[in-house]
Order: sequence, then structure tokens, then C-alpha cells
Amino acid sequence: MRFSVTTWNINSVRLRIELVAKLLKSARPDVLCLQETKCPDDAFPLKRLKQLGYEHIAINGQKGYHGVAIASKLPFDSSDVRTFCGKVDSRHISVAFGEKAGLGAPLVLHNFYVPAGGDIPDPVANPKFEHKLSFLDEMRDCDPLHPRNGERHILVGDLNVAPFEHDVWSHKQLLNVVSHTPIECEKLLAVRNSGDWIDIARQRISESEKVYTWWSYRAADWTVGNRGRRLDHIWASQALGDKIADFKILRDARSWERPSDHVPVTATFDL
DNA sequence: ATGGTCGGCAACCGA
Repeated sequence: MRFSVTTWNINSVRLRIELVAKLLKSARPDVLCLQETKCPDDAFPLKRLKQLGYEHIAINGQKGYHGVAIASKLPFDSSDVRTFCGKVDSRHISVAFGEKAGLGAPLVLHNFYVPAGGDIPDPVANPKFEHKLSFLDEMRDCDPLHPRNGERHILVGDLNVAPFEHDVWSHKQLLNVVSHTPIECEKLLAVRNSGDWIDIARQRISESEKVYTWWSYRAADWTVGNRGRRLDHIWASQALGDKIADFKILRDARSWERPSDHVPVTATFDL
């Protein structure tokens, strides 16, 4: 049985619902995980997604900022929301697929939107950076993110960290830029190692090859110099390690009309 | 070396 998951920081789901439709009509993933929906739950475009065949939807939104959602063709048994750092920010939602989904054994899917962390890479001078580091520490210590004994877990999202040298266009020039500072990279890797996760992109693509999922809006032409970063991630627990069938970054989406600055990332499993 | 652009929501904040 094929099972595919797409993650996409949409940067306003209401503004870009037709881009979401375009993606869902062409890629047809089984599940779509969105971040930065910027949409209160009572204004979420449920109808349009249901029309597109994604009838099972879990949302965790708030007004103006953040917000995450999971839209699925397959029914899930339950959904859950976690908070981090004692804030009410909508930065996490998870769903559990059980018998109803027809995927065999249970499968848990976590969708995260990690804080961007502001501009100054100093936790003393910049509370937003401190928040980001604390958020990563809490993820590391979060028991539900530690799959064990052959449990099938997938973790996706905009993790706002590009951990490896070739996850950014210039390792040297970005060493002191939030998203690629050594302390963040270490902390993200600590999250990954706390749960024995596989970073699917780097399982599939050599560590020496440049891989990006985000290109800044602050460039007249985002293609000039290809100054991207790999901020969006899909991780799988060890139990899924030999089931990974495909991995795709839809770079084209950065050229769509009024695009998000992030592009969709999809992993396909042969369960 | 610096500033560059978005979206939400109604003056800036967050990214």
C-alpha cells in the first residue's frame, strides 16, 4: 500500500487556497500537512479541501499568526495538539491512523511549526531566539516524539533550521544567521537523535548535494544565485526506514503566482 | 555593507 505525505508552509491558507487546490489536484498526496495557516479555526477553508477529496481534517489555528493543519484522504482515529514553552501558539498538531485508515499497524503523524527565532542569534539579546532554542529542547524531551519498539511515526514540518552545510546556499555566510547557527543545528540534531529518526531528504540525497525548500521573498528574482535553505523536513521512525519509496521537493511551486516562500515536500512510503 | 518582501490586519509584528 502506497502512503504519501506532503508538508508545506503555506503562509496564509486563505490567501493561497487555490495553490493548495493546484497541488492536491496534481500531486494527490494521501495527507497534506500545512504550517503558517494564519487562520482562526472558524475561518478555515474546510469546504474547499473536502471538495478536493480531503474529508478528514484536523486544525490548530489562531488569529493572525502561526497555525497548523492536517488534511487527509484517509480517516484518522484521533488528533492531538501540544503546546511548548508555556505558550498558546498553534505550532503543533498530530493525528493517529488506525484500522479505519487501512494502513495496517498504527501510524502517528506529527506536524510542527518551529519558531523562526528573529534576527539576532543571541538568546540573551533576543527573546525570540531563546524561545526557538527552548522549543527545540522541549521537542527533544517530548516523550511522544520518541518512537520505540518498531512504532511507525512520521514527523514533518517547517522546523526553521537548516542543519547541514549543504542545507544552505553558503555555509560560511550563514553561520551567524538564524536558521543555520551551530547551536540551532546541534539542538535540531538532538531532537532527531532523541527519537532515532531518519531525516528522509538526507537518506535519499547525498550530504554533499545542495537541497533547499525555501527561498526568501527579499530578492527581486529568487532564482538568481539560488540562495535557498532546507527548512522543511520529513522524518520517519526506524520502523519505516526500509519503506521509503520516494521523496520530492516541488521547486516549481516557488514560481507559481503569488507563491509561498516555502515549497511542498513529499515523502512516499510502501507500507 | 546594507536592505531587500511578504501577510495579517489595521500600526506594526512576525517571518
